[in-house]
Amino acid sequence: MDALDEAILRRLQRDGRQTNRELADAVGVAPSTALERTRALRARGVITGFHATVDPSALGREVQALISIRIRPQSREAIENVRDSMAALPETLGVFVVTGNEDVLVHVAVPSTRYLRDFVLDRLARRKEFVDVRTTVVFDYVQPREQSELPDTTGRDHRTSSG
Amino acid sequence: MDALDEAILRRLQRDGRQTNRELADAVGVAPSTALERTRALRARGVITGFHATVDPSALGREVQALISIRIRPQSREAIENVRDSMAALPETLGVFVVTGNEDVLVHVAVPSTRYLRDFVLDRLARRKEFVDVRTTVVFDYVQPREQSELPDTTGRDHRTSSG
DNA sequence: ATGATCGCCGAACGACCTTCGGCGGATCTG
DNA sequence: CAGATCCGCCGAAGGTCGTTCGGCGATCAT
Repeated sequence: MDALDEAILRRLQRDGRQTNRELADAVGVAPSTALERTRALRARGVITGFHATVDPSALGREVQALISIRIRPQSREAIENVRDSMAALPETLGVFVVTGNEDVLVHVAVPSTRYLRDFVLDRLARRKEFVDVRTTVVFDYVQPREQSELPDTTGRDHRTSSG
Repeated sequence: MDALDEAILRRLQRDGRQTNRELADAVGVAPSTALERTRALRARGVITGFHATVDPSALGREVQALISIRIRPQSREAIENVRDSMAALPETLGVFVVTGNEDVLVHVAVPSTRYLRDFVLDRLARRKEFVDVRTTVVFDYVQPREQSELPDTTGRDHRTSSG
């Protein structure tokens, strides 16, 4: 992960479909070099894939929500099962498994508040392992696509309170 | 949005870098047709872009968290400002503007819990418009990439309780 | 039945991806 | 310090691909 890798990563996150030549010109190396670096990033698992991003509202899904779910029993199997079954639903944009009062947070996009009501009441609240389901409407969701290595914090005070 | 559009959308979400010929073969049309459909999906705003997906842990960011923030004054300007400034941080994966007790939820990925502590205490808790900041650790985050039109619900009972 | 319209197809051209051998700088060793 | 080794970058060439454009068939309205 040197400066060249970072530059390539940043550009591929912004536009994953630019030609390898554009990419090479932009970062200042030969196309063959850019290609090799990009492949290495994939092979190392830094880049996990290239995906088209879809606007839910362009598909008639104008309402987004975060649904907090408390699961009992709080076993690994139960939670992983919920995570996977939620992720498999067409309404789901993302699933968080979290600490705290709730166990799972599900981010969904649906056509309307009525659809949301039916979705929550008919398909979630009925599940017996869900002892609590709370729904929060999402007004806005933005996803910056600029992940890179964090600035080095060496020299800052990173001692723990116990140290 | 017919069946062909849906098939193309599904495939481009799974792999946004497959060749147009592969895509055309997979959905059963000529390359020129697949190209035209794909461009139309972009022009209509259904596809907003193509992006490389990066694994935060491959960049040394092993800890993810959701940070709930309560903002005062609860004005549009204050909230939009927080949303945008949070989205601009390199630690941020996503920002939700939500209803409920909290106003904004920030999804972050950081190298360690110590880094998380410093991030929250030094850079968030100090902001005067943040009257409450709560941090939840994210054990797992999965993002299904299969957005498409929802199954038609015509015929189901979608009357409101007032109707 | 007839005309128009829309979408799909297939070939051709230009650009691109990909490979491979070689070169230069950096590192290690004696 | 000198020599050898290694790693990464480069540049050309061949095969593949993206892109365009004219034409055809189906569908729909008149």
